[in-house]
Amino acid sequence: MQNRPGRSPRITINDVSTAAGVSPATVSRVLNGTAKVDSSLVDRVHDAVRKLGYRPNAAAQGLARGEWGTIGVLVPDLANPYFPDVLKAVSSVARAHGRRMMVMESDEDPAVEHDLVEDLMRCCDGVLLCSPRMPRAELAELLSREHPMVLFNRVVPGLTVPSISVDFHGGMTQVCGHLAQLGHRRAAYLSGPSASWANAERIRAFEGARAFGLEVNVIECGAGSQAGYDAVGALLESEVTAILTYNDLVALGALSRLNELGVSVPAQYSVVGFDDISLDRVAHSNLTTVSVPRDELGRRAGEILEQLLVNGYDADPLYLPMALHVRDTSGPPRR
Amino acid sequence: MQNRPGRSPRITINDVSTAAGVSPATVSRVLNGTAKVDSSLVDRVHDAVRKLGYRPNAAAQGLARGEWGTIGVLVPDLANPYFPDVLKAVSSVARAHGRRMMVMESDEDPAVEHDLVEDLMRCCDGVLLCSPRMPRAELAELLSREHPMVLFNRVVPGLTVPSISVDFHGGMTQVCGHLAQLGHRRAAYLSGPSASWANAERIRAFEGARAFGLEVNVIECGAGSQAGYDAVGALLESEVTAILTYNDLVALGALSRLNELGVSVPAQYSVVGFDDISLDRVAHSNLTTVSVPRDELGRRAGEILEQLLVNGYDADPLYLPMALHVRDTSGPPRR
DNA sequence: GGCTCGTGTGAAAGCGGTTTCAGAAGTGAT
DNA sequence: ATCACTTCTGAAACCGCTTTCACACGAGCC
Repeated sequence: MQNRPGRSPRITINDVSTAAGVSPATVSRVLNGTAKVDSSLVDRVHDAVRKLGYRPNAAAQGLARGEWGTIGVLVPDLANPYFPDVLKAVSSVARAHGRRMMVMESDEDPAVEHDLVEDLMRCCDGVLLCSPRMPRAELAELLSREHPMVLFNRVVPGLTVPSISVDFHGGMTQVCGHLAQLGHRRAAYLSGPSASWANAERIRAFEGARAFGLEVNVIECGAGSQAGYDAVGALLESEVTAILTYNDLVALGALSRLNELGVSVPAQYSVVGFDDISLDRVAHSNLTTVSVPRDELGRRAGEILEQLLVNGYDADPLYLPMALHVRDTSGPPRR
Repeated sequence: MQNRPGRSPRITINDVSTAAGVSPATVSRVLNGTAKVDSSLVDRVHDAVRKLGYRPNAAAQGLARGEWGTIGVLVPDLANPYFPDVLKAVSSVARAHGRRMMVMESDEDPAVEHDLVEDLMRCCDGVLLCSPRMPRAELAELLSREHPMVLFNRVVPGLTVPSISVDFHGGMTQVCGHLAQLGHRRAAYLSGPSASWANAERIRAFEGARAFGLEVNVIECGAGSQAGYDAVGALLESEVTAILTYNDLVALGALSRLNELGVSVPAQYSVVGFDDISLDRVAHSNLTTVSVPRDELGRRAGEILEQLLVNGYDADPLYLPMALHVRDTSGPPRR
């Protein structure tokens, strides 16, 4: 942008204004349509703009307008198949409102998360914080900055902040209901990251499941297919008849291991995924699972943020429902 | 950022300077370490910064420095599993050099692509253009803007622009060699989008494959697993013994259909993927395929862009090699 | 024909930083 | 004690755009 050596000098609004024989103010008015301008001048400005190939400098605009025209999104892991769909929707909403999308990734590290958010606040009108890992106190501190911010997949009791989440609790409740109805009485849950709110929400559903007559014991596992693969062996000595999982990846890993061990599904064990990461369209695994409306989630999140920027937004945390998909990996318990 | 109603006023460098009893210039010097400042002043500045919670305004810095501290990435489709890994690597490199990453998505639409690039050029130091779909002339026009830009997965003969791609031609050549060596003589290729450079590169390999004694006929198909599923039926009447694909998704779709039809793989047909979208870790499909080094690709792309921004970069298009992974879906041809 | 009023335009003051430039101290040599 | 030279600091210009404010001009009215 600066006249770096060998680079053509930037064309500014002043170049345009002299070329068109008008003041910079008029150029600005024409380009932004903020005031009526004589049509002959309008033409001259447009001609000059075209001839010079002028593009307004976004930083200068941001500075003068007090708005960046940008929203920031922080995700824990870009490579997590969960987020692209969300980002896609958020980006699309943002663009519909004339804003760009800045993306940062914390690499699941709560420590860097804080810095990244601060950085985003320096260059974005609003921030969408996806599944933040940081401790509640830090989060509260960031929220106190009065910078527009929306929380995604984390609800912090006591903090009033716009937030949108998936009703993981409801989703897991559906899973439990489905299994209970099939006749299962004892199940195991291959648990995800223990610090995670999303995991806690799933586990919370098991209390209610007792009412269905289903007892679920929680087993430390992890979030990837390898974790599922590794965890499943230990279960086979127990008397559980169904395996619940933190997400589809874990379930696929578990299925793969069961398959290797010659254990048939769902005859001997039912396996149910949790659709953080829908892969059925490619994996053709026909996994029974519950699905997250990822695009709607992203869209709504984007809209809430936009509304927050324009009018202010003040509503209770929004929970989007999950949908149960019964396919081939769940069935009645073995005798 | 502006004093919007109900929002706390922004803290500027002037607030800090008065609080610390120094000039704004000194605050700037302390914060950027651009000049030596008396240590007592340094402390006072830091205290004031901390007490006030000051954060420099990125737009103002960008304007004054003539650099945004941001790179832009344009991808055709965020939800395409190809890109998250790339974005992840690019973002990581960018951050290592103190830059943020702005992401835009063209939704595979060449028309909007042009506008988005222009927008990116207005707010980013450099732009990484992933698999641009736009016609050559438009691309040339954008490149003539002398704005730092790197091309990803598209090589435009005659245009000198830093670019990095995957050696699709070499990858497909490996596939052909592998099949020829197994004894295959006739194969079909389920072709991807016909306008795509990446697809053309794959097809180009089939000429060389004749030298191995392998004849490949190209069949219009598409890029998704559904396309593969749909396309495979028509092949079974032909005398081909191997099915090559545009990508793994197509291959998985084809496998799924073959499985339904009771056709055994690789006994009756060999199926080979093309690893745009590695899913083996989750799908456990054991597909023979060639892999793209996505993270290295992203990393190198980021580094090239960075180098371009700092020193200028002038090198021939870089092609990263693919690697053949022989697994369970390829074998000798049926008799 | 003079006066008010409404309209379109330009000059200039920001927006919040960085950087140049010149001046004030402080240092060492003569 | 004076002078030349560094070093550090602050004032002010500047980055490129928006927006306020004041002014000039023409229309409409009495």
